[in-house]
Amino acid sequence: MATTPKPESNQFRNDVYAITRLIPVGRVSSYGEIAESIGAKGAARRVGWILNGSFDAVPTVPAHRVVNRLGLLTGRMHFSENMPMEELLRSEGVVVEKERVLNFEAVRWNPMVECEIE
DNA sequence: CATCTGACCTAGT
DNA sequence: AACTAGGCCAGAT
Repeated sequence: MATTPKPESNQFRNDVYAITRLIPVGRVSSYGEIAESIGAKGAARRVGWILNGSFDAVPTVPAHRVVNRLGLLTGRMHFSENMPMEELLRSEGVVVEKERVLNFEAVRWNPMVECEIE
């Protein structure tokens, strides 16, 4: 039942989840790039909000691989205390130092460039 | 119903 | 170069 999902929002959310799940292990992406890749340039904020509901999404969405443009783990406060973003990223081979991803440019993953989604 | 905030980014001054 | 303002849109108060 239902749920009366709003088609547009649902679409947007679906795209965000899809892109986020496409991020390879050991790589990270940024909200703005994801937003832009789904055709919502400037809607980076929405992406963050959508990812906030990604915890309930199935399969699991690697939201920890999504950071802001500066490589800062801005969303770390929203993760479980038992599973902090830094820990998850480190376990995947990403070096994190104080809320920031080192070599961010190197581990950065562009949805449109790498996957050419259009 | 009005107002503000929010896992952000770009552009203008 | 630093700061301000605007944009995106939906949830929360």
